[in-house]
Amino acid sequence: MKKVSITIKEIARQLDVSKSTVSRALRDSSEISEETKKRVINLAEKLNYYPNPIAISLLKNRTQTIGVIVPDIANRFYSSAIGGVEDIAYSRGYHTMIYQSHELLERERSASRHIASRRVDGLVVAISSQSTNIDHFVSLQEQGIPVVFFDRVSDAMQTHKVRVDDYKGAFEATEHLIKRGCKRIAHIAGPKPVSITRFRLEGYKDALRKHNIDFQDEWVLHSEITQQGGTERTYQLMALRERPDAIFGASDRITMGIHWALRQLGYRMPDDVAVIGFCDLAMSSLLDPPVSSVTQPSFEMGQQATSLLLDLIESKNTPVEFETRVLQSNLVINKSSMR
Amino acid sequence: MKKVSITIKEIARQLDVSKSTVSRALRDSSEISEETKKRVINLAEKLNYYPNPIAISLLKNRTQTIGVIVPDIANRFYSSAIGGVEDIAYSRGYHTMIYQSHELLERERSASRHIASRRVDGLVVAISSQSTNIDHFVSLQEQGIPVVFFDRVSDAMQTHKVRVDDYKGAFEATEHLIKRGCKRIAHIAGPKPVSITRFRLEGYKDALRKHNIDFQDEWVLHSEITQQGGTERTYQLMALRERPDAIFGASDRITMGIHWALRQLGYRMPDDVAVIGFCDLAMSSLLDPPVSSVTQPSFEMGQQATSLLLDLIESKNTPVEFETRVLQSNLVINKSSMR
DNA sequence: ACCGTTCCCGGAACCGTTCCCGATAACGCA
DNA sequence: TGCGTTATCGGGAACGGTTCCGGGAACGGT
Repeated sequence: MKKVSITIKEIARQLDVSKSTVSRALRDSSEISEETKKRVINLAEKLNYYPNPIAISLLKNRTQTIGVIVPDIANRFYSSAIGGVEDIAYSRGYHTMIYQSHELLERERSASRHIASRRVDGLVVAISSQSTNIDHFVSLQEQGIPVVFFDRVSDAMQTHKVRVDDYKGAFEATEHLIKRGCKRIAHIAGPKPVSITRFRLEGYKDALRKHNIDFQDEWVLHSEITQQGGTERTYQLMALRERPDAIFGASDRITMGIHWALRQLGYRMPDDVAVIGFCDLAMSSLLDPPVSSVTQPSFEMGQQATSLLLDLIESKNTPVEFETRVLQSNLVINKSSMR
Repeated sequence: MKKVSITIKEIARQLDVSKSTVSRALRDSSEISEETKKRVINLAEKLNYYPNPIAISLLKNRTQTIGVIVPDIANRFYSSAIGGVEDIAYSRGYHTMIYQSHELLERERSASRHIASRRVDGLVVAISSQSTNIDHFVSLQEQGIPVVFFDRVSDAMQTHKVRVDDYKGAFEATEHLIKRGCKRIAHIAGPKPVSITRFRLEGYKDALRKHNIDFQDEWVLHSEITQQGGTERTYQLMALRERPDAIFGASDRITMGIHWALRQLGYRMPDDVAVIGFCDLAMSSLLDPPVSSVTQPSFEMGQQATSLLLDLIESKNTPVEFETRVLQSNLVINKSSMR
């Protein structure tokens, strides 16, 4: 039942003009008479003509499409950020192609190759935790495909970046715990190679230092960004001879794991252990007890990154210098840390 | 810094052969001598040549890409289903283009237009709750672009469908509540136009009927698929002169809203009100009390739908008849309904 | 020695669109 | 009348591949 899609040539044939004329008429060129224009446009409408974007892409080497690579779309933070990307892209006439890296370097490379060969116009990306090497992104940039980082950024590449002030968020969260009287504050951090892991760890350490609390090596554990990782590290922490009286989780998944493990082990929050995390708000308020958290403007991050990207795409020359936008996180106090 | 991408013509020039020869050599045609093949392939590798998929698309009218439309990727059920879609698509050499309808007919239409003009090879879709009219999908099918429904299906179109046995899931959930001694069982259903809403409602009604419990009109409320919707409907239910002693929620979002509202209002689960829902497992076990739920094989649904779609795409002739696969849901009992 | 095959390869058309370069006719002006 | 200008359009190349058609050379068989 394949209906042949109708082309500019078909319109030209029916109107007995050349295809150049049709093309020009449809693009409202000044060198076509009003009457011819009208005839062409009318017929095009009648035949339900749509230009073939593939042909245009072949000619112009542009696709009006941007790519997004995130580790995992099931993660609320990223799905919300994608919402922000789509919002801006859609309003500026671009479509969005979404890729998941599943935190794997190989999938990220595969997506990059696809982007390059498909002539996607630009890329917004949160780097996979496994990607210590980002040559594939550099290569895209060298091919004239702009890349903008968000959330997980890298110093190894010169481009626009949008991230949240992780240092400050972690600092405030830790300081909050200290002010509520916690003395032995543990931190379950994310994977080591990720930039935000370092920023958050620094914030945590500096808050301790400011309040003259000794930093203890065994109270900082690294974990995958999964609930299971958070759970296992919590077991590990609570098994210590000197137990922490507070745990600060570096991501929403990890914090869910902490919460689950503590309940499993029979600890009360916040009395036995105070908990705070980088967390998705909608979810954390449903837990019992509701979890205090550092919330991040994920939707806005997607918007800003996309806006920067589209500016890069649409300006012919590379900008004099690249910008790093740092958005503020928000400290939301709930019962889990209120003692 | 735009590096020109290297083409078949460039290879032909450097090797002083025609571009037909290069094309054939790269496709390992039998009518090219082994020696020439080797020369071409070596140079192609050295120059880092990749064929331009856009040119091939223009020629073949195929893109090796499938589209997915879901209401909302932030919804765990759909993001997990997309995982299943990607899994199959990736392994069979296709890429995935993800669209969100945001439950809006207009966005669904826009995505369909994009799919048609971009020559996407096929579509996997969960219909938006607003879409009573699905002509845009019929039109795609008529243009030779196969469409497969999953989760939200429609009788108005003849095609492959993959759904879960909503009737049975709802029946079992309701019967479970009855067996735990609940007498006044309310149901917060999804939007009326959606097919699964009807199936679940029927299952609920039939379970009541089987156990000779009167069906009460005011105990069935329709809601959007949002937490807020669930919350508001719960207020409404608990405000009734004759309060329900159990609530069955039709989706995960709604059930989260129920849970939140009951806690807010000071009711204990399951003692005052038993709760069960169609729910995401990872999340429901974290709530307090953990919520009993009917879980759905979302990943597998994505896989099966995609597998059916790719079969349609790759077989030239339309199949004699279309298939509707009904997957089984799973009843997971937790504390919220154990009384 | 002649003819039919087979092996390799080049030329050109084609996919749908844009755009450069001309070409024609009408028109204005000296 | 002649010439430059303008308005309007057509022809064809180009984008990067695939594929049909055909053609030359080598080769084998009679």
